[in-house]
Amino acid sequence: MYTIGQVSQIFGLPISTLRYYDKQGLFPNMERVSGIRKFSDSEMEALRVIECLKKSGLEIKDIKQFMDWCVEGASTYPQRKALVEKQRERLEAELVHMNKVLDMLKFKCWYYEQATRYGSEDQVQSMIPDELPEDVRRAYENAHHD
Amino acid sequence: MYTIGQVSQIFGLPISTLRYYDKQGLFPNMERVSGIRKFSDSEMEALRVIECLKKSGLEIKDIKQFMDWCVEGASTYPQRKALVEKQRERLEAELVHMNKVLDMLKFKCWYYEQATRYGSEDQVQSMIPDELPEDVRRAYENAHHD
DNA sequence: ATAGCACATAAACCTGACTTTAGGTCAAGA
DNA sequence: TCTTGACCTAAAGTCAGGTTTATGTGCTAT
Repeated sequence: MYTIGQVSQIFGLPISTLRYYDKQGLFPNMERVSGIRKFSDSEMEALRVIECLKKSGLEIKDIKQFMDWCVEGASTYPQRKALVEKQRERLEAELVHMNKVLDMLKFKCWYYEQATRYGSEDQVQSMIPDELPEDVRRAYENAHHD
Repeated sequence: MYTIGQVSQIFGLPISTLRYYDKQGLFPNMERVSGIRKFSDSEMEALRVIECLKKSGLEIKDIKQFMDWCVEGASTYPQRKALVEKQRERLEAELVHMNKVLDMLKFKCWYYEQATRYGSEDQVQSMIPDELPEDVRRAYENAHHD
């Protein structure tokens, strides 16, 4: 059992955020001892799930929906499964996109390295795309495709 | 040369967003013909860079800084290089984190699949972590490490 | 000529996710 | 006793990143 201050330390989240999550109904089963919140292992796991669902692009109100399904019991396994699968697909697509963005940044890193070396972009501009080094060209094309 | 409506189509962004970006100074060199914005190849590339820097976690005002450096010329190559390198590092770290999140979602997918099959979580709970199938265990541990 | 469409502006509005503020309870140590 | 620190609440405030609204301009097809 942890106090809100301890949980704040452990997760690196402000106390105000934890209280905000609680107010939004993200810890539906949290115990209180004379008003004081008690975070059990179950709330700690909930918090891990919250951070995960947030990162996957879900809004707070949808995370609440998920937590409510958890309270409802076994009858909501299908909904919960559908939700995590949707988020998984979303995130997989997102990762593909992120890799394109990363390739753009890799290309720009190289670009400004050359520009700095030669004091001008003209040289490097004239190389695009056919005379680029192989790996840079692949990054450039992945970033500019679609 | 493109009109704002065409650019909106091409990038799938609302016209209002393009005007908002312009107002924030993200197209410092954009031409106008009797008040009408003309997006040239240079603005199209700028827009690609904007989307990329946004995805890498930069705020609009920092993207404006970058665009201002572009206007300033060759003397700002080092700053621009430093910025894209920082964002590249940020994004690489982010991708590592995202992969952990993805593993959590993969685990939860499997978890709710089992729970749905057996009508209860008890079975699957008792398997954590040592009796999990190899790939599921790897996902579980990657997600719960750190 | 007039209706409709694509463009323009300034300013107000909206949303999500917090954070801050102002006030209060309670237990422990000096 | 009294002050400090950790907890509590409700309500107001903040911020980024847009979006909407109200109003106007100028071309073109009927």
